[in-house]
Amino acid sequence: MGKCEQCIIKQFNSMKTLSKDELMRISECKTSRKIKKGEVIFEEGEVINGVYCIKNGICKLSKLSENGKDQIVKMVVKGQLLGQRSLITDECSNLQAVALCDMEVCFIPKNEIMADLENNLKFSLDVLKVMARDLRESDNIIVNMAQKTVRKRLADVLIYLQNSFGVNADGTLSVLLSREDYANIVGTATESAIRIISQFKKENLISTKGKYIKIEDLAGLKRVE
Amino acid sequence: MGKCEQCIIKQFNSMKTLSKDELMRISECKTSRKIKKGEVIFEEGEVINGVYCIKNGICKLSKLSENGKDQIVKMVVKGQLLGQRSLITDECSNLQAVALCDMEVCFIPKNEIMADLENNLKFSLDVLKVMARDLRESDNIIVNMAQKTVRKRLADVLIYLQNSFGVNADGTLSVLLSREDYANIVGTATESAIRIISQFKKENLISTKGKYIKIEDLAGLKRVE
DNA sequence: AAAGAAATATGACCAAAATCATAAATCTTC
DNA sequence: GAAGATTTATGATTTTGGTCATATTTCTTT
Repeated sequence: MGKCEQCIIKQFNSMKTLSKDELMRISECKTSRKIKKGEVIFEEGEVINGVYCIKNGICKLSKLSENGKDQIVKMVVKGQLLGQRSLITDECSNLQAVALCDMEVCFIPKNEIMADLENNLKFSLDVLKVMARDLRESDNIIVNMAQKTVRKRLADVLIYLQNSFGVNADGTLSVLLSREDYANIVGTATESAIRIISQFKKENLISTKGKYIKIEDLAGLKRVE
Repeated sequence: MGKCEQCIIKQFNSMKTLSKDELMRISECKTSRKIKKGEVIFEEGEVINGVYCIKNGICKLSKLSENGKDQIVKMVVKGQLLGQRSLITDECSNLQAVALCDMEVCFIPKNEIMADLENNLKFSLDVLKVMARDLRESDNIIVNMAQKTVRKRLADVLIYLQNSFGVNADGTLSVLLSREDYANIVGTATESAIRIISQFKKENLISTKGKYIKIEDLAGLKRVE
């Protein structure tokens, strides 16, 4: 099992602010875990006794609504931490986390990470910064949900996925989502998401190979109202 | 002008974790300000060089959407701090703040509050906790926006206002909002908000006296789908 | 108190999106 | 590789909510 103090992943999250000693201590008690695509990392309402540091892969965070639909609130990717929010407020998880592809994560027990939070000011300030940025992002999503059409939101999601998570060798989006996932990000019925994706295809804004989607006309997608 | 170290308001926000010395230092450089109902406290995109501590009153935080509508994202009330998020990420404000009634606020310059954040671990941890709770709340709003009908969201808002901000002597909601404000919280057209409020009245779920709204049948409002 | 402005209310109509139904394609599993 | 399950696709219909138009009421200002 790798050592935290030598792990490059920490560069991408708040753990970069920890000292070598702190990292060595964490390294001693962390556990590595492989997660298969589709596997639940934690459930909504579950007590998460620590945080996950994502070494590889990507997962979705979602919440079940009263109408039985799962709303995807955020995607968390390689390099980021998962579960800090619940840790900080000392509550059970508000969201469910599901792997969107095979993943490798390290689990750091609550006590260890809390010790650093409560002793290392640099660390807690960095976590605070990440959380403040997440909050701005969430506020922006609220505005989009409330004020934009489904068509516009779906166009935005495609652009976001390309910008944030990149493309494969053939230009298709590297994050592979089902049509239902798209619907659950945008907050619409699966049929509506499928329909709009079909429209985008007819308008030559995108092309599809099975589940894979490739943006063909980024400027055009941006122009969608 | 009052002294921070003697001010009772600090009990309700992260400033309760500051020492007497820290409070005295802040007290020296803070400025008090009265704000009239409807007045803009800060604009979206404005550089806010500090935080506001709300001594009295309530304000709305909103963001202008591309379609020209203002989406209300959050209400901030007496006892809470305003503007920490932008301070922490060192960005201009993402939201506009407008007073919903006459207010009294204290403005604490950025340098002062940052000094405490960077020196007092208790303080930064408390700010972190507040931010984590705000983030959970924002995630929940996203789910509601995406999955619930306008009617249901409006019912929820009325219940939320009663629970969070209380009622006047006659039982009307103490926060006085225009129909447009209701529309901008729920994310709908003003006419739609007015229409649904009229329906609620016909169904005896609420009663109105001019702008004032009184919940008559809380259980019934909760049952709205 | 009257005039004008702004907010609230309501009707008519239209557009967006949900639901229901069914077909076609793709993926699993034996 | 066939059978069944799941996912994607598309049509028909209904519902929700937005837009435009126009009263009516309430609030300001003189």
